[in-house]
Amino acid sequence: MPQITSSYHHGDLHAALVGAGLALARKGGVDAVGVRDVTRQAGVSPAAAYRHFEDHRALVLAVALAAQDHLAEAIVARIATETADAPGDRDAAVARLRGVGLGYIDFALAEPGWFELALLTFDPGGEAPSVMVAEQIPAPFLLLLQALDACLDAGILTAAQREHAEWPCWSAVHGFADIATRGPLRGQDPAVLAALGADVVERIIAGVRADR
Amino acid sequence: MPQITSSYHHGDLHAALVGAGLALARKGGVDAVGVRDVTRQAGVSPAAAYRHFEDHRALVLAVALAAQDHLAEAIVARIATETADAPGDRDAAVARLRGVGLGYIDFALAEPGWFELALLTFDPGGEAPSVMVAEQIPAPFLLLLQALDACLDAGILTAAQREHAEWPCWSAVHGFADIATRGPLRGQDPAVLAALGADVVERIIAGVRADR
DNA sequence: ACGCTATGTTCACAGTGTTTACATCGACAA
DNA sequence: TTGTCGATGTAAACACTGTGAACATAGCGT
Repeated sequence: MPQITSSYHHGDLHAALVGAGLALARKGGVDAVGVRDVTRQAGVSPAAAYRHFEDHRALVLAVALAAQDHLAEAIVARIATETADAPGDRDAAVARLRGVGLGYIDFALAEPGWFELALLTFDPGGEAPSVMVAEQIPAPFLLLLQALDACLDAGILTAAQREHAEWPCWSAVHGFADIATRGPLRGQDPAVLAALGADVVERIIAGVRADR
Repeated sequence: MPQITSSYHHGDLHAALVGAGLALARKGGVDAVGVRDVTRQAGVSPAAAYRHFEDHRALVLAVALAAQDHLAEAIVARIATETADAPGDRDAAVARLRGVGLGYIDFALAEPGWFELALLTFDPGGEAPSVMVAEQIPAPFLLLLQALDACLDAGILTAAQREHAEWPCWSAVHGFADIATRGPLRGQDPAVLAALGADVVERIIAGVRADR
């Protein structure tokens, strides 16, 4: 177990910096996580960050990955409550799909700062995104894919309906989260936002289930 | 007509700065429009910008408004082509709605830099968004509202379906544009993106028209 | 012709990300 | 135990940014 040296050498600065970034991002969003602020919060000199991160971008991205984990947790939590009382396979499948969307929106409304960070995860920033390797598919997106596959298995969706269904689903839910977080709906009554979000989720599910 | 003085006093620096910002934002997005870059491009000293804009934010917002105009133009253009060969009132109404969505996506894919700017328009940045005054409803959003109302009038949508329908529609289209622009779909083949975008539009329209 | 005001310039300041040279700790080997 | 060395943190500097204050110029109205 790493002793707390309390002088010069930090126990695990990498983790400490990510933690500080997470705390700063919670209020203030992505702009609040700067090299100087993070290192200041960790009680360390600015240049120390460069021993653990290539870049400012790299630091932000590490924090973003942590935020993404929290997003995934929020989604699985909401899936659990939605599928709690869903009797049949068919009901459970759509409840699960609904849970993904509502969990995503939940998180965006509850933690807008972290949500903003989590979005950076989907943008490698590099040159060629090309093909997404299975290993690096973001957990939240994976949960959506699995929920849609479950709908296919349960007979909720036909094969034709399942095809590419992840994009309309993700688009609607992510779009609403963005609108409610940074867009014209920002600052509105949380209850109203939750109701509108639920409406969006229901309607996109209906759209995906519609005849083709 | 303002003579080109070519020394010290610029003809219309306000417009020139917005133009320069537009040019810079086209490649480079919102980050490229900084006070120093814009003034440099306009051939003027950095502090000159502060005679015409309160703030860096204010400058960016002015450029964003210009970008938003271009977005609105792209939408009306696409509406025109979609409704060109739509015989009945009912077909014309859904064609118009489809045109709004496709135009939005068109613009995002064709001019990602400007699109990023245009989004800032919907975010006043100030404290209380509260109620949107009719006068300051962004033109693109207004086009959506009008298209939905036309669907109501044409009997495509019931009153219950029309209610709050702007949010699922905007969420889906905006969400897809964001995903295709900054998200995991960025850099993908334009033809594929256009097809996926069209699919998203069709499915959200189906979702809005579904039984309630 | 004389100001007056609008507009643009210069200089300075605080803050940022980042690099370079130096200091210190912890561990491993003779 | 002692010496050395790599890993880790510090200090100082650089280039850059947005922004404000003091100054300069141009053109308009009296």
